[in-house]
Amino acid sequence: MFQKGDYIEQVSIDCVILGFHNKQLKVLLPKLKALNIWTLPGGFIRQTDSLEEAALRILADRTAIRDIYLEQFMVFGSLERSSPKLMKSLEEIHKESIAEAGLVEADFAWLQRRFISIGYYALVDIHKVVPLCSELDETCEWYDINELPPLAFDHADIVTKAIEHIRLMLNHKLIGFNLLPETFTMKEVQDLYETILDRPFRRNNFQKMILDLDILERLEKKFTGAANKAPFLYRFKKMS
Amino acid sequence: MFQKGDYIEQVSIDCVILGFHNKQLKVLLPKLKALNIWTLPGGFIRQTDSLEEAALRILADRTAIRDIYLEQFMVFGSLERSSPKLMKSLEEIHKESIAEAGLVEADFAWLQRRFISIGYYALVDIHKVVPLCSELDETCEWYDINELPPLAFDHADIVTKAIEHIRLMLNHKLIGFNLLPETFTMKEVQDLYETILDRPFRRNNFQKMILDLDILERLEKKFTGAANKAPFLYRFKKMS
DNA sequence: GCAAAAGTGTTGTAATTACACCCATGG
DNA sequence: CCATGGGTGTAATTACAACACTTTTGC
Repeated sequence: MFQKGDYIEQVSIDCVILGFHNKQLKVLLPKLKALNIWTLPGGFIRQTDSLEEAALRILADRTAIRDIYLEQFMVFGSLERSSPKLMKSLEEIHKESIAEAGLVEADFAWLQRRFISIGYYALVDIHKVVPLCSELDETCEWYDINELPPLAFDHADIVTKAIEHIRLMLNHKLIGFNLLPETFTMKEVQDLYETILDRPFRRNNFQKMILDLDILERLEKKFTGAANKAPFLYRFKKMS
Repeated sequence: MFQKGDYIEQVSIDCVILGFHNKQLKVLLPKLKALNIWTLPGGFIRQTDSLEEAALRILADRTAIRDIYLEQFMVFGSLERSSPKLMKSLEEIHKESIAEAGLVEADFAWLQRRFISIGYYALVDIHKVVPLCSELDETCEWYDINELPPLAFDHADIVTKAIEHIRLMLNHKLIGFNLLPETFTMKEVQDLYETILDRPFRRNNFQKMILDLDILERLEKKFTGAANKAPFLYRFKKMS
């Protein structure tokens, strides 16, 4: 449990963990126990952790993978964003485990104060992730970006801002490939780009555009068993 | 003076205030009294202020202008960025005014802890700004981006990141015009773009590019007294 | 052989870059 | 009338979008 003093007060980190499957962007969202509310996976910053380390710890707790592509994108700090009411409910629900740990209400007063939240997004290969529940979670699952369940605080805004940021950066930093598996077909890349940018591309022009970037290497063909020509597989070039 | 409790602890805001003059980007930097060190204008976040409000307050204190273009660009939170040593020196230098205010050392212990800093940049018309000193400052002046004096903490990094961010956003959001006066010539715009992007443009092509954006209105000519054709003045279009 | 999906080449158009010329101004 | 800097038009180049055709695969 969180103990005052070990952490920086009134500051949290919220992570928008994104994956890609079935032509759709998915976000990993834990559902709070005994409440019909979902949150972004979040946490606090230890006095001994840098921001990056804190964010990676939060991610490792929920996805059990390392080498995650992670980027800070915005700080959220309006006065209205906090919700002491929800925090109170949470405390109520978990009062047993709180008592077991020998803690009293005063130890949690700080959780009801205003919080500033640093937004990070993580781009992961959805097939590599095994979602993990924390003590506070009832479930932890992937949700389609366009069909989000009810989110606590301003977390829906945070998701929106994360996606806007990614959309803006997509052509600039080649971050998209973090959402794909180790090897992939050109169609998968195209589907990804079409989903994120929300517009169609022509197959041949898209292929030219991507290959001209000179960042992919072509591997053997992939036989899917479908009644059509087998597409090539590609892999991100190792930089030497 | 800063009193514990009124502010969010261990979080600060640092502002990179940028102006443009003489084909060069300038940053407004206060010099600390009795030390050969400069800092970014910074401050803390009141419990009753949103981040934006806090940043605007900090800016108003140094520039005495309102309607400032302001943008959050990054959070700095490594463990090494703080410097209790410098904070200690500062306290030493100002012990008289601290005593006058009836405060004791314990009131300032929190300033020596680790700090996370939220970076904002402000783009201003350098001619409208009258730099103001705070109690802690000896001077507060504009410095060329390429000739920065010694900066405290990681403030030199913060300046670098701010400029990288602006360079990236320049074509995307038309933020550049915030650095120019109310009315300006096309050459001034070109100088600005060339300085920020660090590359030359052809005069006529640049003019076409900018005018095609359909954001400027042409005013009367500007007679400078120079031995050449008088250039047109332009103004940012009022959006209706 | 056919449908489906992938690979590749070729054309046309739009955007960008480069070059050229003319005009106003003060000394 | 000349040097300087500003305005504008047009040609050349390049990048991008659109179209067409060929190949591979399983049934």
